[in-house]
Amino acid sequence: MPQPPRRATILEVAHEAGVSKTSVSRYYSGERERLSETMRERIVSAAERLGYQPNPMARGLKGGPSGLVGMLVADIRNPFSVAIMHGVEQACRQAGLSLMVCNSDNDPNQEKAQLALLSSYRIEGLVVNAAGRHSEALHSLAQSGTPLVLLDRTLSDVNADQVGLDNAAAVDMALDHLVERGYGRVLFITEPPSLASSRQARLERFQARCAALKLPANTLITEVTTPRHIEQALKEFHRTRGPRPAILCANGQITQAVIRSVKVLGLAVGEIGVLGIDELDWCDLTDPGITTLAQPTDAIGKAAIDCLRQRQTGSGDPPRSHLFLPRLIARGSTQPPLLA
Amino acid sequence: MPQPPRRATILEVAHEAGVSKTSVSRYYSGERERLSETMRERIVSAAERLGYQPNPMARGLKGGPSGLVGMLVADIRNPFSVAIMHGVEQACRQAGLSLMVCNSDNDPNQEKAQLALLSSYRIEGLVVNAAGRHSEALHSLAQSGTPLVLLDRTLSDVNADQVGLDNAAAVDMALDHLVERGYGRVLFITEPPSLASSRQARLERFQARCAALKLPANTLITEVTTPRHIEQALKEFHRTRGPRPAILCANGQITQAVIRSVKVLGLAVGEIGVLGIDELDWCDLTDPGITTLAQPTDAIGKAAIDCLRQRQTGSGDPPRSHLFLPRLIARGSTQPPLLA
DNA sequence: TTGTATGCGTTATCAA
DNA sequence: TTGATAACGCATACAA
Repeated sequence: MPQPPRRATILEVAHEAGVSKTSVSRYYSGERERLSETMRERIVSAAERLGYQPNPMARGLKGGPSGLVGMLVADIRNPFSVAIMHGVEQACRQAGLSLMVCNSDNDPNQEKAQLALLSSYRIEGLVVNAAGRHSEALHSLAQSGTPLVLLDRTLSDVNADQVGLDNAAAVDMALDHLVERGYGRVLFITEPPSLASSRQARLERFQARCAALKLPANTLITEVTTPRHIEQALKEFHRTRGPRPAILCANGQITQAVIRSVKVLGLAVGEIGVLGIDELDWCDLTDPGITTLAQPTDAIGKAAIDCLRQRQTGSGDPPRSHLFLPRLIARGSTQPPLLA
Repeated sequence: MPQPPRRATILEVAHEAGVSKTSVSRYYSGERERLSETMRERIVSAAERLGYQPNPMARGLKGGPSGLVGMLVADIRNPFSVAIMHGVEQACRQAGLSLMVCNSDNDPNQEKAQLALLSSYRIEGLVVNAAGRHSEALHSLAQSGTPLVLLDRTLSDVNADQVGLDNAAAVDMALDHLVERGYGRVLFITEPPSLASSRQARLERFQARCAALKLPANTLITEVTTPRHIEQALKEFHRTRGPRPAILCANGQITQAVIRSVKVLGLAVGEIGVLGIDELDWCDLTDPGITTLAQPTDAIGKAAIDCLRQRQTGSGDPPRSHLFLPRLIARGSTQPPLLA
C-alpha cells in the first residue's frame, strides 16, 4: 500500500533550498521583489523539486487574502442561474480569483448551511443569486466586512451592491413589442413575487405600464410545479372575447411551463402571443420560435465581480445598483396579425 | 464605521462558559457523550450567545475530517452535467457532506488550477465529470489517498471508481428502438471521442452493433460549434437513396445541434428519425417531440457519493464500476412509417 | 470527566 | 536583504 505522500510544506522547501521559511513565504506572498536573485532561484528550484504548493488552509488561518469568491445559487437547474454563473466564472478567471459555488436547491436550511460554509472559508466576496429571505445570515456576513453582491434582488438595510436586469425597462420593451405586433391584451404570468425580488418589480411595472397604455391586463401568480393553474388560466384567457391576446412570461421557467400548457391545450402560438423574459437554449427550436428578452448574462456576471473588487479596496462607498438592458429577440411567437 | 466583529473563537466560548477549550472542542468533535450534562449546557448557551461556529480552516489544518466533497465539472452549461450535479448534491445533503463545485469550462489550465484548489482544501473525495486528459493531477490526487469517482469516463492505471451510463446497453436500446420503428439506416453523430471517454464506448458499440444487425451505418464526428458540418452531413444522408433514415445523437448537445440543423434544412423530423441520448428540458416541446434515452441522473449522483463513502472506510478494494441503464422516452421523432 | 500543552502550515513582527 | 519567533483556531496525546 503506497502510503499517502504528504504534500510538501513551506518548511521542507526552505530546508531543501537552504534558506529560512520566511523567505519562502515571502516568495509566495507577492514579495518576490524584495528577494535577491540567488534566493529566488534556489526557492523556485526547490519548490519545483518537491512539488510545493502553499496550503490555503494555513493561509486562511493567518487571515491573509484567500483569492476565493463564493457564489450562492438558489436553483442550479435554472438555466438563467447557470448562465450568470458562467459569466461570474469568466470574470473570476480574468481577475485571478477562484470561484466556489454552492447550490441551496431552494431549501432555506441548506442555504443557511452553505452560507456558513462559504463564510467560514474566508471568501473575499459573495455573489448571491437566491430568492430566500435569509436576511440575518446575509446581514451578519455583510457586517463582517465581506463584500456582497445581490443578483436579481434588493435587500434593504444591508450594505450590498446590486446587479441585474433593468426590470422596468424590460417590461416596457416587452409591452411595446406586443403592442407593435398588434396584441391588444396581455396576461402576465409569474411565480409568487417574494419580498424585494425582481419578480415584484416586474409585476408592479407590468400593472403600472398597462394602466398607462390603457392595455387590458391580467395577472396569474402560480408555481411552475402546478401546470393545472396555468392551463386553466390560459383556457379562460383564450376563451374571453376581446382584442388579440398575448402572454408575458416573467422568467424562463414560466416560459417553459406556458409553452407546455399551450401545447396541451392545442392553442396556436403566435395567434396567441408569447413573450418570455430570459433566453433559453431551445427558443429557436419550437415551431414557431419563442420571442424573448435575453439578459446579458456575461456582462452581469462581470459586473458582479467588478463590484466585489471595488469593495475590497474602497469600501466606504454607498451601495450601488448596476442595471442592464435586455435584448429583444423577435421570433414567431409574436407575429403580426394575418391579413385575412 | 462598524468595525468587523471577528467571529468568536473556541477560546472565547470556553472563557464565556468558564470551561477549558478542550471541552468545547470535544463538544464539536462528536464527543458530546463524554461530557457531563452541566458542561454541555454551559457550552451550548455560551456558543449560542457568541454565535460561535467552528473554523474549518483551523480544523483542516489539524488534519481532521473536513466534511467536504469536491466536484469538478467540465462544462456547467451542459444540462446533463447540471443534472448529475443535482444528484450528487442531494446525496451529499443526505450524507451530511458539503459540496464544493468547480467548473473548468473545458479549459485544461483552469482544470488543473481547480484541481489544485480542491485538493488543497482537504476534500474527502472528488467527483470528476471532465473529459480532459489531466491524468497526472488526478493520479497524484488519487495516490494522496483522496477517493476518486469518475463520471462518464474511465482512466486506466488509477485507483478510482467509475459511475455512469451503461453505454453499450444504451446504444443497443437505441438501435433496437429505431429498427422496431421501421428505420433502416442510421447516422451516428458525436463529438470527438477523447481517450477513454464514454463517447468512445458509444461510438464503438454503435459500429459493432450495426454490423451485427447488418444495419447500414454512417458516422459523423463533429464539434457542436460548427453546425455547417452537421447540416452538410444531414443533407447528404437525407439525399442518399436507401431505407428509412434515422439520426442517433451521442448526447444532449448533439441533439440540440441536430434539431437546429434539421430545422434549417427544412427536413421533417419523424420522417427522418431522431433519437438522442440524454433527456433535455424541451424534448417534449418541439413538434414532434424528441425521443430520448434518459439517464437516471439522481441515481448516478447518489452512486458517486456512495462510492466515496465506501472508499473512506475500506480503501483496499479494487476500483469498481457502477453502470446504469437509461430509460427510453418514445416521442414523435421516431414514429412508425405512415401507411400510404 | 476535565484540563494542559503541543503542533498543524502559514504569515507578520521584529531584530539582525 | 534575511532570519528567528510568535501568533492564527483548533484537535489531541497526555496528565490530573
